[in-house]
Amino acid sequence: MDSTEATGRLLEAAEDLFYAHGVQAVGMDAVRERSGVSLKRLYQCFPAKNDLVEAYLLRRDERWRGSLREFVHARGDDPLAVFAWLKNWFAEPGFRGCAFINSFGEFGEPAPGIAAAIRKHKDEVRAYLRSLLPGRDTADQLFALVEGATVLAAITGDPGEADTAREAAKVLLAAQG
Amino acid sequence: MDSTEATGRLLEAAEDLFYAHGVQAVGMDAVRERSGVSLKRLYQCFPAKNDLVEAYLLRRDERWRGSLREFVHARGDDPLAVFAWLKNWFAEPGFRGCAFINSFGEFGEPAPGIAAAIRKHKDEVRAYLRSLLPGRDTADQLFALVEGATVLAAITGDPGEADTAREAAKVLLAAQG
DNA sequence: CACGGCGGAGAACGTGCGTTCTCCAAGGCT
DNA sequence: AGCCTTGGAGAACGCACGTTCTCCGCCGTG
Repeated sequence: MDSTEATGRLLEAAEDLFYAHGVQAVGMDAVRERSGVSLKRLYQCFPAKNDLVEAYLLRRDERWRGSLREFVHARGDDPLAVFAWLKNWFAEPGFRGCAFINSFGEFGEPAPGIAAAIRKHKDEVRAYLRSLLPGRDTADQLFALVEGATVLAAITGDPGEADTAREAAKVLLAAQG
Repeated sequence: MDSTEATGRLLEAAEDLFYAHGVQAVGMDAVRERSGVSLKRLYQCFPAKNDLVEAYLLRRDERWRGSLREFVHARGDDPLAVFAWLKNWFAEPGFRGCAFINSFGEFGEPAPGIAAAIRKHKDEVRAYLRSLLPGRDTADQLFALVEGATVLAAITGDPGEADTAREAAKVLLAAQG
């Protein structure tokens, strides 16, 4: 197993474990066990846990936004499709809310790289929503709905929060034109 | 110092520290130091850290909702006043987002009491918003906006997220009547 | 075959922290 | 005064975990 494959397996394991149980609750040994990569190589690829966490967040950002973009694009870039995607996500087994919001809660004073990854994700999502809509204000309003629905679905466990947000988005879009 | 005063001082210290730095980042020794209560009595009042965390959340829920209710009531129970209150909150020094959302992120699989306290808070806030509005659906939509604005203000540090949510709320209220 | 290094497995180390224990001073009661 | 209880200060314990170290088998090369 070469170093790039090890990195891939580590990121895979890290994403599964960190998202499911939280970053702090998962030890490096659990990542090693799940990935099948030795501890020595783990620390060659990621000199410290913070580096692994940062890479996990960056990778999850890419995949998460890629999945959303693809789904919405297949529906003619209809902004309302965002909420259909959300509902699917909320209903997935193992859904535990937004990894970035959760990480923000975990790290009171996060390492700079982690804080930057969290902000980057939210900035990119906001920019994506703006790209879907003519009006910047409406996009930002939908963004707040997306975040709110995600948080509430995570806490209550009810995927229906996506529908509530979708109805609100429909009204906002109609009002804006 | 009797036991009830000790409990009060402990809760005060716990709220300051837990909210500012996160629960996991604050040791029981820090709570002891800040409260001026001995470790022995601390463990008499709260047999384990989880009990203190749970009490902290329950107390914060009461105070937070009390502050919001009072502010909004003084403005004729206008639902839009909720967003004015939010903006003040976001602009407070030391604002770090919603304590309950942060705690949800910190505890992957929270102790039952902590999970219950988090859900209770969100349920109570939702019920409060419903009490302000004739339409249950509109109230739930505003709730999503409130949560989204809070999360985004915490991550970006921009209190202006409250204004974005307020504009959306205005549209939703006008559409509903 | 001897040898040198690469990599894996897992022990070991240091630290932080939740929780408990030890010791001692102060104060009320007889 | 003598004694017993209460409570405080802080040491001590146990454990978890991030990180590093040790040992050893495996491989290619002379």
